[in-house]
Amino acid sequence: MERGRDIKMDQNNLLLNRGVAEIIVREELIELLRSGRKLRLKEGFDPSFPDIHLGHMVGLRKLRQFQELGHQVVLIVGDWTAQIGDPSGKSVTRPMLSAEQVKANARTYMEQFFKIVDKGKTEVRWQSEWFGKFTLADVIQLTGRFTVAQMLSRDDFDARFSSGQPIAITELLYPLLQAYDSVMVQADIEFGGTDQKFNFLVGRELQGLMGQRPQQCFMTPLLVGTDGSQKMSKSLGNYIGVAEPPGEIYGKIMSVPDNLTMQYFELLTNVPDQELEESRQGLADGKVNPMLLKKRLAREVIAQLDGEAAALKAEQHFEMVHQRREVPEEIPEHHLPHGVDRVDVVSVLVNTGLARSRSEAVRLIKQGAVEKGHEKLPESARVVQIKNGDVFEVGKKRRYVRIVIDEK
RNA sequence: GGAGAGGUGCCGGAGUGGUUAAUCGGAACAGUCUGUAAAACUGUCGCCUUGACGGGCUACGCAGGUUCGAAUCCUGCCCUCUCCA
Repeated sequence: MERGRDIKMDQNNLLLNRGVAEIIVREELIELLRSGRKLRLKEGFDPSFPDIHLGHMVGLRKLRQFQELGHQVVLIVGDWTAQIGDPSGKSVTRPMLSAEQVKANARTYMEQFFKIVDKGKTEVRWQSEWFGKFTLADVIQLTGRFTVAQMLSRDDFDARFSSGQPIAITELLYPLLQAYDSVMVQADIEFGGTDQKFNFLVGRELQGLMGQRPQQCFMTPLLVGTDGSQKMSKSLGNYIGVAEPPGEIYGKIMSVPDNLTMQYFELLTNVPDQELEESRQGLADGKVNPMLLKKRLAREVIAQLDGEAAALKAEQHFEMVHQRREVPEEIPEHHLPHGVDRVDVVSVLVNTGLARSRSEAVRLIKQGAVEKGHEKLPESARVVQIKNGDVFEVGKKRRYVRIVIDEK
């Protein structure tokens, strides 16, 4: 009995404290969880941007954790708003998409989404189900429930309003639409990043006005990107996508700045708090090699996305190529005609794609980045002796090509 | 309808007649170092060509023009943004 309670407390800590930025209203949420009812967890997504990266993973893992307690995810595809986009066409963040694009993007998104979230416990709803038959009267009725002052309570709007920056009327509408989604699916909890707070609160408000129990707002923190300073996002190019090949993810995690390691552990893995504390301590007094920690981090992340086997394979590849500097078995081959015994390195690099242009190839050689069989080529090297099976190696990222001289 | 600002290399952003392939920052790439593809430090960062020095070509929204010479001046066009009404 005692033991049972401990497990429960651990679970609650993982669920409600770790990887959580803010919960509104915390007490109500705990109450809901205690009720034993199967809760409806709303997560919306904009099919304009179908790619999921580790930053999104923080929130999706949270959904997964709730699912494991038996709750139901309701994924809302924002197909209707995506097809409207920003009618003025001025906002890059709201492009107007065709029905086909939306469908294709939604498919891509879900493929990635279900790498983390349990598909069996997810209900997918398309926004156009209800907005498709909305009339102007419906819109007016909906907007009639809110005031401009309410809208201006959002920091973003307020700042722009008081500094004279334009705010499109449509922008004021989006929170209302999102709130209406909550009503239509009878959400108990809505999940998202902290930037969604205002919209979530509007959802609460609207549900209350329409006779529903107001949803809880569950906000997850933003993950810092691979640059170590800004939030992870595709447009900043500092992201690691969940759909990338495991080997790629492994490498990218290894090259994340050391000081991000523990934060990633906390937000992207289930490694218990106590172990994390020990690792932190170890890092602080130099007893733990950060490289080893990152290797574990990479394994833990990939295991969630692609399974243990893929994680191990990625690790082996990394150890072989980067740590032991061995030539991997499967590398591209470059065929040369029979009888050739010398070759122009620049041409080889360009023809095999190891350099994008001749200038770049020359640069690489000058910088000492090109090796033939672990022997660095001198910077003036152009034409070199070659025999069947020789391997060229370029750069610290270790790209290879094997020369194969054809039989007669 | 009126007024103004601006469009530069992957991104941000200097540069207002020559010595500018274009300061600087970021990204990226490479080298050194290393316990990692971390950090730090150094370097490279349009294309082609030369053993090398160098040479050639293309480039600052688009099209013309002025000039020995233009990203920089003029004309027209396209586009973006802001303010006033």
